[in-house]
Amino acid sequence: MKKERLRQVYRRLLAAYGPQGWWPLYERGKMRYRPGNYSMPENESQRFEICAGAILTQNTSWKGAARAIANLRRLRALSPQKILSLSPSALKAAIKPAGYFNQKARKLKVFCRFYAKLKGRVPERAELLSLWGIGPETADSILLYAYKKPEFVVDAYTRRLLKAEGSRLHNESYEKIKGFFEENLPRDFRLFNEFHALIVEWGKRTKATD
DNA sequence: AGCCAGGCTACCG
DNA sequence: CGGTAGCATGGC
Repeated sequence: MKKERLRQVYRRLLAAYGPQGWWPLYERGKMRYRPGNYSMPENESQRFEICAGAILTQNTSWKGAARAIANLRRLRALSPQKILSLSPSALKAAIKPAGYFNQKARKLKVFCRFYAKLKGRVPERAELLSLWGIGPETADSILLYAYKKPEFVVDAYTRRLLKAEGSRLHNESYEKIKGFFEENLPRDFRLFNEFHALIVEWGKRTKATD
């Protein structure tokens, strides 16, 4: 696929669905989207919530991850220190709706220990990838949506979209697909934010035909 | 009643 | 390296 074609796909999705307002943050009992506003996160609390959400939504519908976040907020546990202070069973119970609760409870605590040690510093991609439970998509989601870094996020929907567009790239490695998007788009976190969110919206509306 | 959802690790050849 | 079983709940 060529550069101009890729940009066409972006414009087409944006025209079809409009700005998506990612990353949704929990507010007054529900997830709030902010279409066209790329200023989030505006504080550490929101930043951490995005990181936790990125882990909780791994191979799970956002609905389940959102419920898990709501449970954590109800426990006043949506911070690294509070999550670390929860017993394993209490944490697992809270995040149960997100599935894989044994693994995700462990992943969250590993990430919380790391996050606390950052003390506000922006993590390197390689550091995130070295953590147990953080793979390439989660690392890029955290950097893009929590830190506004121009790292393109590749997921199963991205591969499906490439396939639907007739691109042979869909079988390639994560890094190769990521590189293709990053080399053919302006390196702007707002564009990467919107494009990935639009791809997910497209994926949700388009049944897999593999 | 299966199949799928905004993946990752462990382990295999 | 690439390929795949296991992880788990909830919605349709």
